Amino acid sequence: MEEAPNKKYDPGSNEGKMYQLWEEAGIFSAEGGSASGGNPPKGRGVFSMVLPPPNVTGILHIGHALMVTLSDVIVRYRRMRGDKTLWLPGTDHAAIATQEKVERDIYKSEGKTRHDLGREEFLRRVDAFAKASHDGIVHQLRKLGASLDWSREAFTLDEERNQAVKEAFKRMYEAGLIYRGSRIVNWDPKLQTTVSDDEIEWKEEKTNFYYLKYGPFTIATARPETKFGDKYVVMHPEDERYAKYKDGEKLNVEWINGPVVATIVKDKAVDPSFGTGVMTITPAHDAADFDIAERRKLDREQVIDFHGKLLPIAGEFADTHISKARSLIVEKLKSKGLVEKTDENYVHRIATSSRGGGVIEPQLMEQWFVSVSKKFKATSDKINGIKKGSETNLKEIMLKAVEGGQVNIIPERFKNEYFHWIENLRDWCISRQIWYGHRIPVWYRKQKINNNKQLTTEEIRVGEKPEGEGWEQDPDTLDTWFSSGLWTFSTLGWPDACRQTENSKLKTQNCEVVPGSDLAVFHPTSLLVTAYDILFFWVARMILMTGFFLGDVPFKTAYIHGIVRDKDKKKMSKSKGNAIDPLGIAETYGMDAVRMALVVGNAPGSDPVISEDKIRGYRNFATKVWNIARFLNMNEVFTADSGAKLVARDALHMKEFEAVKARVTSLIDRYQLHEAANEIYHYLWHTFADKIVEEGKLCLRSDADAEAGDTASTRAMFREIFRESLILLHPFMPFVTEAIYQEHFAPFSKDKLLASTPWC
RNA sequence: GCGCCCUUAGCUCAGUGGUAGAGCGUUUCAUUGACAUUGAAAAGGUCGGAGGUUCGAUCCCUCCAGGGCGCACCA
Repeated sequence: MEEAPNKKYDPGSNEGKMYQLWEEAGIFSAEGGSASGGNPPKGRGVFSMVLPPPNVTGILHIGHALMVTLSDVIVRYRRMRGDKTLWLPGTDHAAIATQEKVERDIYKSEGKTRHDLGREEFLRRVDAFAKASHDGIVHQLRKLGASLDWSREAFTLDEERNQAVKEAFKRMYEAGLIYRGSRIVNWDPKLQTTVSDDEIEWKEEKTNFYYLKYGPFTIATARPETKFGDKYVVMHPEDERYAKYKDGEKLNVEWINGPVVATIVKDKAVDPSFGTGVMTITPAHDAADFDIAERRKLDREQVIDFHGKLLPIAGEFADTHISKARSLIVEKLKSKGLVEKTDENYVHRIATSSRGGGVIEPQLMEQWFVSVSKKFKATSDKINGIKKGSETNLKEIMLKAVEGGQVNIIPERFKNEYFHWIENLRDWCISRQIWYGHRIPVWYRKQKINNNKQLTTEEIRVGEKPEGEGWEQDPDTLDTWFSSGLWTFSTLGWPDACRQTENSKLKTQNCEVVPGSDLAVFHPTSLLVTAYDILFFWVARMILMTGFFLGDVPFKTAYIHGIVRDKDKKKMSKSKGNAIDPLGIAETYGMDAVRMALVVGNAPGSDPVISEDKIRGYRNFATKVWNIARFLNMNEVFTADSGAKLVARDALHMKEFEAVKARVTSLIDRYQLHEAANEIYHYLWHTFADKIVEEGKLCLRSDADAEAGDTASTRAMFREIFRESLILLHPFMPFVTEAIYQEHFAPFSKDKLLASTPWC
C-alpha cells in the first residue's frame, strides 16, 4: 500500500529552498528586512547585532550553532516586530590560531617550517587556507538559517578593517596609551611568540622544592636553573629573624658557579611565613621578581634565551636546555654542599600556552602595550560615572560601562567575574611575533624605539607608511583581539563614518559621526550573543576599545551562553571525538530540530547538554507540526472564511491562546528563550493538537450533529490559532514553519513570507 | 587566598513564595483517513543536609557537605 504524500516533513528538500526564498526577497537586509518594509513604524526601534566572527581555522562546531541559533531567534523576532533590523556577518582571521594550524598542516604534508617558505609565501598559504575556511563557514551559516545581512559581510583582516586597525593604533599611540615597553611577558618558546595573560592555562605539577644555602640564608626554590643571576636576597623589613641585616648591605656568598656579591633587599613583597622568609630574585624571568626590581631599581639579567636554553651567565651549563639543566645543577649544588634539604611533594602551578600546550617562560622583552591605567580625557557623557572632559582611563571605562548599566550582562552573575578580572588587569601586551595578522603600523628609520628613549619623527612614524628612504616596518603583528575589539564599529564604517573634528583639542579620539551612516544608525549595537569563555578576551576588549574611540559602549546587552557538553558533561571537541557536527546531524533530523534542541532547556550562562536523543525529540515535533497542517488542510481549514463568528467554546480557545502569545512575547523580550521555546512547543503539541484539534474533530466530521455555524467557527478558530502559532514558532524553527506557511497560507496573505510577517 | 555557580524523576537538565516540569528511558493499553517521528494512561522526586524567616519554602537567609568555575598566587 502506498503512503500518503508528504506524510513526513522532509527537511532536506525544504531548508535550502526556504533560505533561498528569504535571501531573494531581501528580507535579511537591514534596509528591507523588517515586517514593515525597512522603515520602522512609529514606536518601533532599530535592532542591531554583529555576529561574533568565527575563526577561519576550519569549520563551525556545535558551539557556533548554539550562538547562531540564539542570535537568529532574537533577530527574526525583532524583524517580525517591525524593527529596522541588522545582523552583520563576518569572520575572524584569528592570527595565532590560524597560523599555527597552517604551520602544522604544512609541516605534516611537506616537512617544512614557515621559515623555510619565507614570510611572503607562507602568508599566501595562510590566506588560501583562510579563504577556504571562510567559504565553508559562510555555507554553514546559511544552512543554520542565520538571517544575516550578507551585503555587509566583513573580515577582521580585510582592507577596511586594516584601515580601522591602523587608525586605532595611531590614535592610541598619540594619546600615549600604546607604548613600547620592556616588561615581563608570557613567552611561548614553542611558538616563538608572546601570548596574553588570558591565553595561559595553569597546570598543577608535583615537583621538588629545594632549600639551598645562600651565604648565611637558606632560600627555597622549585627552579634552581633560573638562579645563576641571583644577586639580590630579599626579606621582609619587619622579619625579626633577619633584623641584623640592613637593606643595601653586601655579602660575599658561595653560589653555583663560584662566589658572588649578594645585596640585601628589604621588601614587603616577601611573605615571612612562606618557605624560609628569604628569597633570591630572578627579575628577568618572574613577574613578581620583576616588580621588586622595578620598584627598587635593581639589575635584571636574562638567564634563559628565547629557545629555553641557558645563557653564558650559567657558565658550564650555558647552552643547556632548561628541561635538562635542573638535575645537573642540583647535582652540582649537592656536591658543593649547598642543598640543605629537598621537599619532594611540593605542588605548584606552571603556566602553559593554551594555544600549543608549551610551557611558558616568562621573559623580559620589549613589546607593544596598551596601558589600562594611563589617564586621558573622556570625550563624552555616555557612560554613567564618567564626565565629559574629566580624566579617566581604560580600566575605569570598562568598569563604569557595566557598573553604570550602559552594558547589561545576562546572566548577571558574570558581572562579578568581569569586575574581578578588571581589578587585576595589567597592561595589555598587543605585539605578537607571528606573521599572520595586522602588521604593527610602525615604521622605523635608523634605530628602534625603546622605552628609555624618545624618538623623533625622523626616526619613527605610526599609522601609514611614510614617504622617503630607509623606513622599515616593525616585523611583529597585533594580537588578534586588537582588531576584534573594534568589531562593532569597524564593521559599521569607522573611521570614515566618524570624521575627526579639526578644531578639537581631543583630536586623538574625538570625532563626529556622519549622520545617516551605518555607524550613526546601528551603533551602539543592541545585543551581543557570545560564550562565556571569551568574556575577557573579547567582550571586555570591545568595551575598552569602544569606550576610548567613541566614548560609548559597543552593545547594550551581552547575552552570555555556555559551552556545549555531551551526555557525560564533557566539553565537545573534535580531538575527543565526542563532538556533534551540527550540519551532519541536521541532515538526519533537520536544522529546526537541532535549533530547538540547542534552545530548549538551556538557561543563559549554563552549559547545555546536547544529545542525539534530544534532537530526535524535536524532529518529532517538526513532523507533528507538519501533520497538524496536513490535517487542517484535509478539513478545508485553510480555505475557510476567517471572518466567521466564533461560538463561545472557540472564542475561549482564542482567549487562552492570547495568553500564550503574551507569554512567549514577554519571555523573548526578557531573553528567556529557553522558556519561550518550551511554551510554544507545549502549546502546539499538547494543547492545540492533543486537546483542541482532537475535540474539534467531532465538530468537523459529523456534520449532521453540528450546526453550520459551529463548523465555520471551528475552522476559523483553527486557522487563526495555527497561523499565529506558526508566527510564534518561526524564530525557533524557521524552516518548517515557512514551508507550511508557503504551502497553506501565502496565497491568502498579503505578505508573501512568514519570515517577514508582523509578529502577532 | 578572593569571588561566583551548581546539587530537582533512572540519565541530562529547566522552573517557581502556595497541589513539581521537559527530553530520553521504563510499564500498560489503543491504532488501518493528520501523525507509530502517534494517541491515552502509569510508574518514578521528603527539589543535597541542618537550622532560620514566613500563614506557607524546592524557591529567601545562615551554616555544612559534595561537585564545578573565574581571578590571584609563594620564591
